[in-house]
Amino acid sequence: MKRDKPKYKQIIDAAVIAIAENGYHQAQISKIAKQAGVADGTIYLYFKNKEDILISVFQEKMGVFVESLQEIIKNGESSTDKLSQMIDNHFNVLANDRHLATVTQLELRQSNKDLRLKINSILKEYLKLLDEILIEGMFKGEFNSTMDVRIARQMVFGTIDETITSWVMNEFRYDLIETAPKVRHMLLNGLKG
Amino acid sequence: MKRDKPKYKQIIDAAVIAIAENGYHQAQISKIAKQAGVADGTIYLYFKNKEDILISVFQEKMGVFVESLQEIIKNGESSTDKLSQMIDNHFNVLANDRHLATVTQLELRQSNKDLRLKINSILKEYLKLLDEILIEGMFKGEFNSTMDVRIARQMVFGTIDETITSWVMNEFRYDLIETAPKVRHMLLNGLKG
Amino acid sequence: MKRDKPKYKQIIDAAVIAIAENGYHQAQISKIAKQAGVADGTIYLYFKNKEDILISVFQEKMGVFVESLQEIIKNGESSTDKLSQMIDNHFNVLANDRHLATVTQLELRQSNKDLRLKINSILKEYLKLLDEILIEGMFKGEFNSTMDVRIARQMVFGTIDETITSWVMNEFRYDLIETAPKVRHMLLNGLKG
Amino acid sequence: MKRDKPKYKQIIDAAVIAIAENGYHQAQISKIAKQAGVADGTIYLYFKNKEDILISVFQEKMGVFVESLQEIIKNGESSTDKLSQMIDNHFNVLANDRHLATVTQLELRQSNKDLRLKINSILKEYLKLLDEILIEGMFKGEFNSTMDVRIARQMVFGTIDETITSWVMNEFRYDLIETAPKVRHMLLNGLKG
DNA sequence: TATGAATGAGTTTTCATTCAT
DNA sequence: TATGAATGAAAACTCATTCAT
Repeated sequence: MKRDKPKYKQIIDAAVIAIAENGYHQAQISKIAKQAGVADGTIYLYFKNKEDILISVFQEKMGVFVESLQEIIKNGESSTDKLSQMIDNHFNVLANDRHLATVTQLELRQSNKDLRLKINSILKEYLKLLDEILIEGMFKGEFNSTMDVRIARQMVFGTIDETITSWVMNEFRYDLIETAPKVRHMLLNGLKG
Repeated sequence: MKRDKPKYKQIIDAAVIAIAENGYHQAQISKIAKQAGVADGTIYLYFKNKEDILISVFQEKMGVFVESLQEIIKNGESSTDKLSQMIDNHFNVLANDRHLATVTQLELRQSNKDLRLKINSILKEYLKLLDEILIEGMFKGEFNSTMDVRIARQMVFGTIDETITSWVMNEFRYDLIETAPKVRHMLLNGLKG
Repeated sequence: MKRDKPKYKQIIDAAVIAIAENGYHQAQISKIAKQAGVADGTIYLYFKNKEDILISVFQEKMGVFVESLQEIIKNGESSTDKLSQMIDNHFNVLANDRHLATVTQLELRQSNKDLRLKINSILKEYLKLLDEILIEGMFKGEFNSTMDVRIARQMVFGTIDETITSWVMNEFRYDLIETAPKVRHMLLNGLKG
Repeated sequence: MKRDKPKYKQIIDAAVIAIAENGYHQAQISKIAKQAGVADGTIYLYFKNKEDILISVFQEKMGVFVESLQEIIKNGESSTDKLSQMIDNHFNVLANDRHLATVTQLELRQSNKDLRLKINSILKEYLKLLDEILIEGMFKGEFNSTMDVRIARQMVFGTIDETITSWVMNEFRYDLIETAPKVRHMLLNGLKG
């Protein structure tokens, strides 16, 4: 399996750095290869084309979020607790990897519609887990049982996304982690009403 | 003033259509010129370069939102009412112009970081008005007076943005306007808590 | 019409020279453009892509053969006379343009199967005229009236083609024109038998 | 001697199949190696480079023609008989190996001028035997004793070559063997005149 | 002998912008 | 003002060949 070989991850990580430092359109294959310490052609032994690298970046990194969230769902106490943990986790991961935050919040969005649709379908898995939490909470009476789940999900994800994007656009000038409890508090109010 | 001449608006509108129909990267100057019914070179009598067109598109169209919002602030009764009207207005305008919705929610985000930063600074005016409503509401006791305004703003804007983007990505398959009251309800709960 | 503009023919002629002097695979667009005295991009205002240039080269140049042959058919006396003139004309044109001879006999045959099929369909027009002469001659009793036209055509064309290709491969070391009467004589014998 | 080892012929045969099935430019070393059941690197233990494989393909396969022709010359009765047998043999071999026919008549001609010159020098041995037959025939009075041998040879070979190439280009749609007697008849007429 | 992972040179095409008319 | 022909820079990808094992 290609994705188990060391060079696979090596190239993925190089891509994140190259994109974060040079911008999406300036992250040429040659720059990614140089950053990874391999020849240009080597990239194509592990990835079909440039788009394949970008999708894989998203897939690999998103995988971390999905796995954490599955863990949280398994071990969390109440729905409220699970949602809180999810928010905290999302903030924590990106607060601790600014390269990755730049890539997911800013750079990867410059990709064309086609690539963005693929990225979105990867995102869906994460959002489905979020839906699970919301539905469970409605059922248990922790959240407003009459709310529209899709809109609730869009509020939760939209708020998290906008918060983090602003932080990146403001060049990490403030402490992202500190804002997490406030975001959590506000969202939970929205869901409970 | 260039922007009062008929061809200025003509080119702006042509750009929105060209981008919506062809996608950001396939909306070449020649296509915009053709759509506008002018020669390629003529574009450069009204705009410095391609980026200038895109910024102007955003500026002109955003202007409509800002003006409506100023009107709403002037005439709205309570802060709650103003916020509700703002949300409804935002949804209404884009629900009624799918070309514009496609361009602002999907296509223009493919622009490079530089352009997106400029677009963001245009957006600031709109967000400042939103902040006004929020602060007034906190002061009047309609919203939670201890909340962090920045985060509140990010929740309101992030939720609206995510909601509309999803609608565009789902190819307008459902009625956007119908979701407005639910979004409004949920956000107000978040702000009141 | 693009092919009436001076630059169209200018580029075609530049392509013949560039290919003859550098070889098919070494005749890059940049070399053709330089030879034509235009910018690389200008090529694409007149031709869809590189293959389009090569097809057009063949089409334009083959056109000369077809026109001459039509003239010969119109004015020639007997079928024997027409065939003789056709052979002489074919030899004369290429003997007087060694660049062209190199391109048609050697270089253009390096093109891929796809391009060669297109070239062949252009050639068909010429071969159809040759068939006309042969059929007329069979009818009039000048040629063997029981022969297989396809094979007769293949003999005539195959012999001419092989003769000229050998001359090119031998780097024009002997006088091609001098061989024409001998070729003519031998072919007519074959057809008469 | 390398060419006596089993893998040598194995690779040659694999090359013919790979080229016939994929086309000249799509027959990469890796495909030939795969077809031969060896690793890419192994190819280079038997051949200097890719060109060397192609030359060897032609050499080995042409060898069959040369040997048959030598046999024919040794055992044939008259010159006319020898020439007839040569034509029949040439048609028979290729009619019975369509892969080989595709490779020699179409694909190998896409090679660059350099390689084609080398291929031509291999062909010379075959053409020299053909010359022998022609000269003997002229001497014996079976063929026109005043004809130019080079042109006669070019007629014979050009006709055969064109006939077979057309058959391949027409995707083997008709029976090649059936045309042999007609070709033979027509050529002999040409030579006798 | 045999392997196959790694290398890196090389070219077509697009399109924003200019400028002579 | 308006035109549109001409410009030329810039980047992804392929594949023959090598060499450590």
